[in-house]
Amino acid sequence: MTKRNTKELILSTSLALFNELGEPNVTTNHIADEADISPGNLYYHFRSKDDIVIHLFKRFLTGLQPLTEVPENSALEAEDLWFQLHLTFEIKGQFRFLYRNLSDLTARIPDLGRAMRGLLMRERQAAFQMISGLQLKGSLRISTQEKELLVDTLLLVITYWIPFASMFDLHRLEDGTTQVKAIARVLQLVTPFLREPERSQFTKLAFEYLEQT
Amino acid sequence: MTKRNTKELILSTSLALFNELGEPNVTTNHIADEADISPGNLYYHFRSKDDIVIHLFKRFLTGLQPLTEVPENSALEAEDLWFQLHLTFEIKGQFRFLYRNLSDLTARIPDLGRAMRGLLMRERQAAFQMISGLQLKGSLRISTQEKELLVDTLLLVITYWIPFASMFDLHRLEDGTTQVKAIARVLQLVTPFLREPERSQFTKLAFEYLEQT
DNA sequence: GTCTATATCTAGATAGAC
DNA sequence: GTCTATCTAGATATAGAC
Repeated sequence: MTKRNTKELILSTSLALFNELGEPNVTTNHIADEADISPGNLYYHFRSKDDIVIHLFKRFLTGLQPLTEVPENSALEAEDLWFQLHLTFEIKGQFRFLYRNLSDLTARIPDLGRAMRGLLMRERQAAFQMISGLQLKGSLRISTQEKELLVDTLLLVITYWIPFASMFDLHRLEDGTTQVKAIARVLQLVTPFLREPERSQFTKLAFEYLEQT
Repeated sequence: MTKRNTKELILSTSLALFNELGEPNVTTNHIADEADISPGNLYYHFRSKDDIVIHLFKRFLTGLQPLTEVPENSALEAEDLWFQLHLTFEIKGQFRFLYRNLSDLTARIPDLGRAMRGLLMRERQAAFQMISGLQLKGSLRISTQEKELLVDTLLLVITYWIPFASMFDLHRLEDGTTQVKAIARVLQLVTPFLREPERSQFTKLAFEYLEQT
């Protein structure tokens, strides 16, 4: 087995186990065992367990990158927004262990904490710009105070829909049901502030996809 | 030191440390050290670390109990609702370590998982009844579909406002700022579906308290 | 009830042969 | 690059004296 492949194998095995059992409940021996390699070999490729987590996190960020680099002031259409959310939620689902232990991971691994907080701030800004875009276009009416609160609520939902869902149905995260519900939730948060015809558009969109599941 | 007092001391010391550092990062030796007792003594009073967590959780439930036993079909006034939220959020803040490691704790300690899921279901039902009450009174208009989604969003927010807040300002949880923000957030979720005059009432209430901070 | 001392166990990590 | 064998540290938990 070449170096690249083993490293890859360790990462994918770790990701699967972390997602399934939760990162704190997966040992390096467990990973090695599942990947059919020796513990020593694992430590040849990674300096520590945290090192594996960090590599996975970087991969997560990379997967997210093309999505966070959205044209700044473009007022997104409802469909675009839905699609955007769908893509990011998909990736978050793939790396869901990060969100299930957010507090601990960010506290234990300072680099990860900084990076994650950075991501959250970028997401917050993206949400803010989306609202502002709709506002500028005249499709949305909201006070400054309400806007601040709404943006944070959006951030809360797009960050914690994973652990929330996993409290009830751990297995649904693999099919798309949970994602779609979370997306509908996000749209519903914005909808009430919209004017027609956007309001009906958003509402229709949210429940259209919800009903497919 | 009498038995009762030491047990109490262990519990309060554990709670403080868990809240501050996160439950997984606090060892039994650490607790004993902080409480100025020996590790052996700690294990005289509690069979395991999980046992301490369970005791604290029971205490949490007990503190919450008078609040979850709300008269069933009474349509709450805005002020009542605010007060109700304030009391429960206060207690959740006091036991915030439970919410910061929800996924892990519920997975590691099955009893706690069951009990926590039970609490969530009761809270969900309370939210549902609150919405239904307002609906029946004619103050609120919402479709069945939207109602389901809204109730789950409410549940998400009242469950994850603590870890969300602690991602940014770990220290604010001790003063009331974070709670008030979370309450305003909850009110804002319901507001858009309300008719006048309740709508203005709710909005005013949310921002009145928000501005005090 | 409380202490000191210690047992046990396990996870993370390393050494050195191949 | 990979293995086997092993070390180390630290956490939970117990034994037995006081």
